[in-house]
Amino acid sequence: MAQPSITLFNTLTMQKEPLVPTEPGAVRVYVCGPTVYSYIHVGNARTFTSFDVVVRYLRYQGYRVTYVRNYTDVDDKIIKAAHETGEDPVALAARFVEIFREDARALHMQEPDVSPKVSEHIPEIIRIIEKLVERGVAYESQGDVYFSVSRYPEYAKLSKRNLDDLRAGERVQPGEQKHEPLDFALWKAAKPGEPAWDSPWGKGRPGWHIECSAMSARYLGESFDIHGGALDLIFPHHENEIAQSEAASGKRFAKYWMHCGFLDIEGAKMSKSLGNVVRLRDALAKVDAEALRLFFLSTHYRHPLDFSDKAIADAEQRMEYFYETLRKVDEKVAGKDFGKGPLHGEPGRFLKEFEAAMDDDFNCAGALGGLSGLFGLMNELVDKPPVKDKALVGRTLQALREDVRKVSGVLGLFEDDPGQWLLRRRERAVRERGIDVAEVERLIADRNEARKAKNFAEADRLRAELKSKGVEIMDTAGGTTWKVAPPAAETA
RNA sequence: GGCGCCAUAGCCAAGUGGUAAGGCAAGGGUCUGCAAAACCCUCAUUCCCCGGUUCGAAUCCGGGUGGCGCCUCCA
Repeated sequence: MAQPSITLFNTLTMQKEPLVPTEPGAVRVYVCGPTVYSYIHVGNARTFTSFDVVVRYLRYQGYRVTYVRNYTDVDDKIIKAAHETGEDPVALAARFVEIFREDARALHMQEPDVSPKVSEHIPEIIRIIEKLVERGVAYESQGDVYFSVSRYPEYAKLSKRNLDDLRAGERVQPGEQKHEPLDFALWKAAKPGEPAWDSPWGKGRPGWHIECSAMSARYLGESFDIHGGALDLIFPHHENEIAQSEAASGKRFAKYWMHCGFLDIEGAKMSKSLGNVVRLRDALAKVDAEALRLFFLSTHYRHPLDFSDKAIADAEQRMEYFYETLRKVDEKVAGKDFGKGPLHGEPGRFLKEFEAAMDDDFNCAGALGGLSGLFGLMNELVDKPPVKDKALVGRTLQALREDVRKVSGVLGLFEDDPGQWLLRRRERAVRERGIDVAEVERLIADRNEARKAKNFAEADRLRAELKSKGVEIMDTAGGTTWKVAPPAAETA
């Protein structure tokens, strides 16, 4: 197999590098999953969608991928949330794991190969902490165990921080027994009412970062290929993972570090204090899942992205164009046999362009740009073929449609049946706008009567009446169809 | 203060040394009884500003200006 030439930007080196997996033909990927204390928001969704596509593309290029994305189900935030609701922390976490699964499925994300939970890997975590203590890079202090940053000379190589500066800004939390302010907890002594496990240091629970070191080692080995997360995890989370893992194993931890940019909301940083956090489920109640994916993928994954009503509406409109095109293509060529023979033009070039863009640090935005040509050609071949040979046109459309399916499998777009998608979208719009379908159909029937009688004044009046209700009608060869006009078309 | 990112048309956005993808919006056209959809055409001599390197820079270097992120939990 010719090895594909994927390059990716590595946060560790701050450069694009060719992907050279440790084991030829196989890529091992670890992505920091959600801390399950609440519903995920659209920012989380963007990150996970980005890596969903990374993994899909690696597989598309023939790599055997092992994709691990954890659930952090033991954590301060969970304990706090459980305290507020009076729920048991373990039960609350389990509940949000299920909610996350539903959300991920709703956004058409593929399941990782392994989705380990912290609570089920305490022995592995204890073992790695023991190893760090044995090696003298971690120490116990009144039931807590801390990692000694000064014992790991390469600390801060990922975030490129200066240790003295970090020390200047660091504060020891009350109750912590660190030797040095930068040291961080591997194990926390149990406090009353917290989930706790037995350990060589007494009852307690893991610190925040160690779970990723333990679980990635368990499922991917001590050295693996790609480790991902959002930008804010670079420091301290990923930095600490590197320190723990490399100090414990003596081997290089992850080879490539990929970090996803932030999602803003209407130009502002999403934050609880601003009160502008948008839950994924709330977004999905308003916008089609694939339209949301399209929106995420239309900007490079490392760049900031602004979530806004306009951007979402644009994405949804674009999805409608894509699906409308696919519907027409399927109507014309699905399941038909046009025999063997040449194709019109050079249809294969679109897939090549797509791959070239994706090879370049998973440039989905660039890849999407190339799709315009593909869809434009399909529309042209359906509506006004430049050549008379129907078999030639049919074959070409089928080839193009096949390429769309390939792209589909990578981006997680156009996975629905076009007719179904369009119908669902219309039904949602009908609900949102309170449109009376029976009345719409009656008016259309009346209009067609008028048209048959050549009473075009009346026909136009009925068209205008429908339009005023937010309904646009289309006279096609197969009869009159209708759709709900986008809200933007109305005068506000 | 430290580390880092970004700045491309009215808007969104790709492009990181070879002479500006794509989308939306806008204008014109084909089609249509009229429309819608679709397709075609037009729409940045120019990529925040000033220097420099180069035969050649939106792309590299230096200096500005303006946004933003991380440095505490954060996807």
